[in-house]
Amino acid sequence: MPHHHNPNQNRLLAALPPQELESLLSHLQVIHLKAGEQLAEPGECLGHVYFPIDSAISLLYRLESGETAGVAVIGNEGMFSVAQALGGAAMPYWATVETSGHVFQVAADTLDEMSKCMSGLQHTLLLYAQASLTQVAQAVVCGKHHSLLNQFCQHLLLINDKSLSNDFRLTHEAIANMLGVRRETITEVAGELRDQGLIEYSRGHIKVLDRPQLEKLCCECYGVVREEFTRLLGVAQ
Amino acid sequence: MPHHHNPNQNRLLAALPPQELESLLSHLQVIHLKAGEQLAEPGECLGHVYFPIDSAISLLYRLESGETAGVAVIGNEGMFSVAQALGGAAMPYWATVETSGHVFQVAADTLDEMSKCMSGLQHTLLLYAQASLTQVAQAVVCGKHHSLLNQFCQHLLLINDKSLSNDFRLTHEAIANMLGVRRETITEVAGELRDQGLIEYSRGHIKVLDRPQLEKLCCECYGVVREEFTRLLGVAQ
DNA sequence: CATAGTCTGTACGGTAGCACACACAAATTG
DNA sequence: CAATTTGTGTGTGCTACCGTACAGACTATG
Repeated sequence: MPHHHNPNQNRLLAALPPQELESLLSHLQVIHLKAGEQLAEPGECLGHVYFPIDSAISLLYRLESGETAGVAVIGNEGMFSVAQALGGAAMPYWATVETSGHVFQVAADTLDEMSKCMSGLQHTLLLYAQASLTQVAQAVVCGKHHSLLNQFCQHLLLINDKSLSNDFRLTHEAIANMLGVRRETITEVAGELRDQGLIEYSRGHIKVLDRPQLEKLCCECYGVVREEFTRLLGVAQ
Repeated sequence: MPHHHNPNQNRLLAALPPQELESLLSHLQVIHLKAGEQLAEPGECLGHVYFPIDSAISLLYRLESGETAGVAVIGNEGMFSVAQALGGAAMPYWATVETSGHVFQVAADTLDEMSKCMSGLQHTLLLYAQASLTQVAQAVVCGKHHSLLNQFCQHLLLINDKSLSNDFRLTHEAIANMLGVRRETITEVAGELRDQGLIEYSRGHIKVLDRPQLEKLCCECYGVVREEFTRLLGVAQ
């Protein structure tokens, strides 16, 4: 593992008791994920588990009609897939790499075995599962009641957080899929933010210019989920 | 425990290995919950855990603005609260009794201790957590894309299932809160179904007349969630 | 350098659910 | 049995987002 990638860069790994992290270390491997890469499809059982460092993994539900909606975006605060910690293996949605970056990879079997004998690891993963549940529940209300502008800002903040950069590759189309709306509708709200000088973008590339203002335009949901992660998993570094 | 309430009436309890269920038995108590009763508010740590028999418990998220949306309806296929199995105790939403009925009650501490030494119990509860995650994720897409008529039918089916009756007490208002829409909008779709002879209702009382037809008008979500419960927890009795 | 593919901009009618307003009837309460 | 509360019915204009259609601009590829 290259020295410039410290396990503490992932919040779940950072939350582990020192000796448990130590034993896990030799099984971790840093790999790079490319944007657009598909990590899992519905019902697929995965051989590996990923702990993101500076990449964002998005979970996307696709209806029979083809309509979609994002379930969650996972970054360095979490892992994929949480199903591994719950015993059910597969999950019924698509997982794709939203913005490229690095992750710690570990074999699913290894994690399973280790969490059987490491109470700290198991406890942490379950707390993460609960945080995920809150995250998804919040997505229900948010998608139902908050304006697209609110949701768009929130999504930008999320990607901003997880990519560890103000400047990321992301198309209107990809955002539209996650927010469950048409691409054109995204173009519209994105234009608003650009006119106000909060972001700039072109052809699959977005740059955050005024994050504080984005936070003001964002709904409560961003903060609520963040707080719940803090409550359950402690403060981020 | 009255003899007419068998633990097998709750699907999670029924899934336990015989000897584990046996040890749990003496700690179970059957109680009756009245519709409208509040079981938990956001952030509250509960002293008890409930395994419904013929009651429906609804989880409701309330935004700062007062708008609401249902996160899940829990019946004899599940438990409340799943947070107890994940270690984080509190959850950020309201839990109320949607339709009255019975539940098996057990002290939270007792369940915690027992699940530490009973692998079957713990495994079952975690699989239920995963199923819940799917349930909530489905609610995201469903609320986003499916017509209110679809969602209304689904809700009726769910309550129908969990109350073990075709004839339950439920107001338009309560349904509106769960589906995150106005009461008037519910009145409208309910009227449609009544005109078609699928249901009848008056003043907080709904009767399902033609369930097969309701299933046709319902979206795929009902079946998807049901299948996932079956995959993870086996077939229902 | 030409061509095809990707990404964004714009426009227009359509509609589901909204906010607000109010009428009415059944059930509960004093 | 009067009075209040609770639950349902109905209407009117409004708005955010949809479906569809198409045009222009940048970029990758042969």
